[in-house]
Amino acid sequence: MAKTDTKSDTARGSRTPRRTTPSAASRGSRRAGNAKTETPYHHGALREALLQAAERVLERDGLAGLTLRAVAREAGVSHAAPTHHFGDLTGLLSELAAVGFRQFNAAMASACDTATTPLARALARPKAYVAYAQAHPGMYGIMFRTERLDYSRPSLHEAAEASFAGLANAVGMMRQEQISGDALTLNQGAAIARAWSMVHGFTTLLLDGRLEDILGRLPEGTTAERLLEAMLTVPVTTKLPA
Amino acid sequence: MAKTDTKSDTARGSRTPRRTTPSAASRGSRRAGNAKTETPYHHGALREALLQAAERVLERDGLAGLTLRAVAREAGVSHAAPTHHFGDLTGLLSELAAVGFRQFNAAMASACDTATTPLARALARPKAYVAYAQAHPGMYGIMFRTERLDYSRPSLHEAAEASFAGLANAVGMMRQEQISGDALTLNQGAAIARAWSMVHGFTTLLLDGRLEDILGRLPEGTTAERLLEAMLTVPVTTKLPA
DNA sequence: TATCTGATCTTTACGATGTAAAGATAGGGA
DNA sequence: TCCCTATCTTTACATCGTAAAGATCAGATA
Repeated sequence: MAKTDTKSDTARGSRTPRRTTPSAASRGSRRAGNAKTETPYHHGALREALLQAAERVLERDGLAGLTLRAVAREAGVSHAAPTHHFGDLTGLLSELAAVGFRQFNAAMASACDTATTPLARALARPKAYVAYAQAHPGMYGIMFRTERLDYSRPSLHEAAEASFAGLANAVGMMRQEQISGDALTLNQGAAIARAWSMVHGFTTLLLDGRLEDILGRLPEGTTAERLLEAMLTVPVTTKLPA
Repeated sequence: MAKTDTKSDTARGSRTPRRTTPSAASRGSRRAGNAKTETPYHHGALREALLQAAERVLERDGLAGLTLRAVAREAGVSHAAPTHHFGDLTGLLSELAAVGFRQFNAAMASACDTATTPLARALARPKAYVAYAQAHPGMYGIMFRTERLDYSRPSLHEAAEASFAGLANAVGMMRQEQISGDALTLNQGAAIARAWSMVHGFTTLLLDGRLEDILGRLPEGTTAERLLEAMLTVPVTTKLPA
């Protein structure tokens, strides 16, 4: 009696094979020679396995399904195992967001490299930004859903900082100025804030489905990417009325 | 024994007076003449009371503290009472978001009215937008945290739609065009998307503390409002490099 | 006027979640 | 060989959302 947890959290030996990456291999233990990989007590690389499991859960069940216990289930360990590696839910989400930022930065960097013409180079970054968010909406959601993130964690702080630096740098190149690290003029700050706000705002609204209304009223078959392009290239016409 | 809920949810008669708005007054019931307002079984205007309680909880404890049970506690009713009026948590959040959108729309409308010069009129709306979000970060968070909202609810759909219409209209006036309801050119769509993305993105980044970095590097004492203004007025200088 | 009905609110119950604390299990140095 | 410590599991508890059944009351009906 007194079974508090009804749903089998651990599922020891009843689920997916677990330990998809034995990797390190230095762990045959005394049970070497035993063909049935019987889920050893010590995982060996649980931390990474949990992060990968978390990413899988996020893509499969969305943000709402991303719980500590769900991740533990997906990795095939007990529900309290993640706590030891990440402290709490905030810890896990923060580390996962760091992973996301690194993927994100890599995607933008590679997009910039493949661009040839100046115009393409200017548009490559924003397009890659939105493309990443569309391809990984869950990840993007975590990265910019600050309320449950701990930016004092070095890995997250660092990865997010790199993302910002890349953006500021790109804006600087666009203006053919050197952006000095520590001081900004109002115009420089405004340019950076504009670029970031525009792309981030567009992405957020797009993922939240708030642009459907606009997209539906545009000429037949206009994609979000096309709208973004127009938004960034078409000159602003502000004839202030008398 | 078998007390599942330990924390006193109801707190009948041990908490704040409850029924801060007897309003309707047509409810003395047979117990009329009883001086001690002993929390009648039927509240009379629970729905509105719950929404106000929710707003209070949101401002006091933030988004994380806004739970069905917390709202019920704040209103001094049983934890299951809100369900009857809103169905589930999504229902309550959606109705609360609708309240927020109405406040939001009213704030923007009044800001536009008080502006005199054309430039001021052009900036009034974005400024009011950001100002509302800064004054009511919790509300803004709910309004644009789509994952837990049900836009099929008429009140929410309507209030949010009005917000969008106001924006589109403002952009149209800026371009001295009539925005026809059902069709948009690419340039018109781009202009609307740009305005909305810029203001929404700026607000989101500001509330998430992601602009602190920029603001700290700007000339001493530059406020977020000033940065917004610069972002919206300073011409875009994009000298594409060869 | 007495009764009935439906809306409103409370009680009780259940599964799920985050988190803390204590126990089990090895890997690696003494 | 033995023990220490990091790693993982068990157990426990408070809280949350939600469903279902019971209590209460206002107003319609007879």
